[in-house]
Amino acid sequence: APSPTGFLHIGGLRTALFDYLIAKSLGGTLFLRIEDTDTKREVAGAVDKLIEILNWAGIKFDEGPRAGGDFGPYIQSQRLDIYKKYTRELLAKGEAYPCFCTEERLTKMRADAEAMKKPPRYDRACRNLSREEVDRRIAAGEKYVIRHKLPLEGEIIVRDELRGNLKFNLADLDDYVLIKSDGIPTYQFASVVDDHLMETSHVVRGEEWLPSLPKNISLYKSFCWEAPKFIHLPLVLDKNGGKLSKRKGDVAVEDFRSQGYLPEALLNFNALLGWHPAGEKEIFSVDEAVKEFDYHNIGTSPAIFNSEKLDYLNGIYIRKKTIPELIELCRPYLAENIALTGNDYKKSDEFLAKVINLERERLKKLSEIGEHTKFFFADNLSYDKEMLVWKKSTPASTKINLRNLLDILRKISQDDWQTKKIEAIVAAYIKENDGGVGDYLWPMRVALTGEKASPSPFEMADALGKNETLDKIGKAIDKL
RNA sequence: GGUCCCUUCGUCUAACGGUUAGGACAUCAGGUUCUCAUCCUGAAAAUAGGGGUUCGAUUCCCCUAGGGACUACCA
Repeated sequence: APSPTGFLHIGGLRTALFDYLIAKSLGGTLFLRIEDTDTKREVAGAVDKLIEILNWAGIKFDEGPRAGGDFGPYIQSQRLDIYKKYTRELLAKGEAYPCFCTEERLTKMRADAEAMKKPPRYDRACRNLSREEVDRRIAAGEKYVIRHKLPLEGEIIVRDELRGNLKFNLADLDDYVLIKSDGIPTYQFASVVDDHLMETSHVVRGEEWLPSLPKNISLYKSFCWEAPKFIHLPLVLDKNGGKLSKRKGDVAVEDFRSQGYLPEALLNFNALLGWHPAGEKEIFSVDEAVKEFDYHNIGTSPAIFNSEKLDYLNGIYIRKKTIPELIELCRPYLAENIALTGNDYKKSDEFLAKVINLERERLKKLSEIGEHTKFFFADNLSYDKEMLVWKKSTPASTKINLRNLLDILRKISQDDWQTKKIEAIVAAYIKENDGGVGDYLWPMRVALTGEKASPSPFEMADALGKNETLDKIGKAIDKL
């Protein structure tokens, strides 16, 4: 039940994932409900975006605004009549009351309490207004909210399925707001009513909701409804142990997607934050996780979001993809490089397949493919000629070596121009001449890539083709 | 300030009350006919502190410390 604020927070994805794992492992139904009761934060198009990104991630809902279902509407702003009905019921039972206190008064009261180092709480000024006064003030057009009339003392024991029974003192609880002055319910009210009406068996939410559990349970009691089970997921923190916030880095799932993280990696990584399958296997799909998932094994301590491990997992999932899949996945990141060349062959899927095949094992994120493969597309490379010289070698001998290499390569037929064959011929030549392997291969590789790190010279020669290979080695010789 | 939650290598985590406290990421060192990466091998690295209970505590209880959440007419 996310609120549509414009983007999906990575923590929201994790919650959705655990929702999915819990529902599926129990043979249940997973439904999506949009909690858009905060009209001030409403963002146009947010619901569609939310559903789209959830879909991309691979979290499928059995019921929801798009999927349909018997318990709709699944968008809270379309359920206002329902909330009105239940508000009247609560009022009639004496479990709630209208409050006319102004925001100014409440704000001042809080500030005063804070200044005196006392817990800021509502003083329940309107709790015992007479029926006549209430009617008169409403008739006079005064604004009011509806508050939950909580017991003044005693304790309440609530249960979190992960942490067990939790005891709260009712005196510490506020008569919190159920219905705002604009008639729209708060989360606390709408979620309880909807969870009851939608026959929710398990409420899965972040640990930040734990403090409001006694309020929620109290509301179920006021309605005489049976409460669902509650599972509060441990929080995910940033690398400094703070809140994962938009200001401090990427938290939007959209951002992870555009950087080239795969949903498989994101899901696998998030599942490991708080849960672990039996045995030592850490690479698994969501379906595999469902098979042995038991929500009782979810941890309770907060976890730090460690992007290094995410990168590692992403690299693994990238390497699991087929080349045709990767061509489509990488195409957007390759567009800039493709634009560099006038050679039509280099724009073909055949060439892209070669490029991706050679670079895939170096990728942690798909977005890196652009920077890693520029030299495949560039007609002219720019690099310092010093880079051509291997370790203790000299420019003069490097030049000679490259010239000899050029002669050898020129003699290789078009048919034999393949990684393995080029390698065999060059290796034989080097051995014959008693040369140091690095004295030939390093300059050859630099000549073809202009980089200190790249695929092997033979792979590059194969991908580039005979003409371009000879051309680039020639240019390197001219530099020296 | 109050209420509540949490505490095993740097990080994510595993260990019916009995293990040389295991695995993974990261780090470091080797290996894999040039570089980088992949892959393989190895190393270093933890039970927050103090009390109990027990023949025996990472495990159960209490206290302390530390971290976090909540404390809105936001969710």
